[in-house]
Amino acid sequence: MAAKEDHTQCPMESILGQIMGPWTPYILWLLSNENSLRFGEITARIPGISAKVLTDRLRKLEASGLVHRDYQPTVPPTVYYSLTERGAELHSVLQGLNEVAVRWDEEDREKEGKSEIAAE
Amino acid sequence: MAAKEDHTQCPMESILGQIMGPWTPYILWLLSNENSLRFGEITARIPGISAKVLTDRLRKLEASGLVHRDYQPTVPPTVYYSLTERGAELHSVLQGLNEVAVRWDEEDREKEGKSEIAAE
DNA sequence: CTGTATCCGATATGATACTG
DNA sequence: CAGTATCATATCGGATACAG
Repeated sequence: MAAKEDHTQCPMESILGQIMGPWTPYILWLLSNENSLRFGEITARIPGISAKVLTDRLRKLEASGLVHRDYQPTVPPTVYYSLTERGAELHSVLQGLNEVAVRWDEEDREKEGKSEIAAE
Repeated sequence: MAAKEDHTQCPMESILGQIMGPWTPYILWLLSNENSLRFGEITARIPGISAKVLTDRLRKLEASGLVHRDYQPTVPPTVYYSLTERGAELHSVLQGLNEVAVRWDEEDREKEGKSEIAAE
């Protein structure tokens, strides 16, 4: 806790810290496309993630006000997760980031294709 | 290494993974404002960072093609770091992120101010 | 000046098992 | 179904000492 006191001056740091868990962007992406997903559905769409980590990410996103948790005390319990307005705002920004990422990816692919044939 | 193979499907993940070291956004911010900085100057502008971490961040940014390293084999050695074009592109995106962060910050501040007087 | 090498401690992730 | 608890492991960040 005491180690991260200086570089939070930059607002980007704090927000990035909130969305940058290993699968956090991926989760946000899913929720923005599916509108609403249950815990198990998210788990199924993210092969390899453990319940512990997913819960952790979801809790932090909830605490940040990016995700809404709709708990239905039925039997068995049913929980729906969806983006809040803030979560949606973030998504638009992430899309901008996504575009840049894709563009770079294409540029790199060009270079690779021209000078290299078998990379594997 | 083997743990991060699935969620990189999302291009955002890979790019965020490259810029998300503890002080990475801060470093990019500095370089975008100062145009060119030496190793020691960056160290001085980021109190608390260790040479090891700074080197690590710089190396990764360099490997990602976001930062250019200009090494002058003088005595003593002089090294200048500056943003590449990609680094500049990223900065514009980060500014968008920054705006959102600032806006949220203000909104939160409003709420706090209305219901709370002394938080510290 | 600009790093690299090492050791250490904190944190986060993953797997598994168990509960309401 | 939706988590929580616990343990083991891996990685990361921090400090210090040393090198080109």
